[in-house]
Amino acid sequence: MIQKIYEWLIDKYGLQGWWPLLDIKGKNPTKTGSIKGYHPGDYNYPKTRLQIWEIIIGVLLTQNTSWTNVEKALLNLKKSFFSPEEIDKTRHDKLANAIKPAGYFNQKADRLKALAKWFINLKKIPTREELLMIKGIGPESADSILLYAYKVPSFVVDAYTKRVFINLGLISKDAAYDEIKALFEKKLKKDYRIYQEYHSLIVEHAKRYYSRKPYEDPLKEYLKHYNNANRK
DNA sequence: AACCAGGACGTGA
DNA sequence: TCACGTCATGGT
Repeated sequence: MIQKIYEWLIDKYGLQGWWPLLDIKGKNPTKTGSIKGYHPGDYNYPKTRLQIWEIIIGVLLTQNTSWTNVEKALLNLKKSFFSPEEIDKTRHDKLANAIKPAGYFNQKADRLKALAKWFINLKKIPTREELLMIKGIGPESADSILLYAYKVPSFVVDAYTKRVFINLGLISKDAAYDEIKALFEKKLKKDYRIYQEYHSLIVEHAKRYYSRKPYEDPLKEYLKHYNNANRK
């Protein structure tokens, strides 16, 4: 079922090319109505240490925040101070001011500076446990960093994932983060490209059908047919 | 004009 | 453990 839904989403929306980056050469033909920076079909990103860093701070900034607001913050940072070394040296109030559009700017400024120090001293690919020890990095952020910054196949569960799959009747309302994550990882081939696409496809789908109640999801109809066809 | 956005943390029960 | 308040801007 999880696999069938993935195929349905790919058919409907195509490759998503996450994580978006500020400077991507070339165009993005399939992505609709959004900023540049997606790279559908190209799984070689991030290519530099600075792009890895960009994904990590994007993950932090996008917590409970729309991506368009995050992009404004990222562009502000790009203009003044961006690298971990620069952010480490920047005063709290200047940093907070730059990321203001992304909301929670005082909290996020503190956490950004902590992240910068951590990243500067980082010698290897971090483990999930190491990421979770950082203040401001919870389960979803840790998984996003692993999956998109380091290509580690760690499935990302966000609020949309939960909302969609509860609505489809595939998980219970009180399912915990790690349960849901385990379900997807059990059903899917352990491939970071599939995990990347699936998570971003869920976001794309949920933005269309789950931003306002009642949730009227075309996938429900698809699943109904699918179940009927496979009943004995 | 509420409500939500690609969450996480601290608190109290 | 777990529900609840807090953090904050910007779009619908």
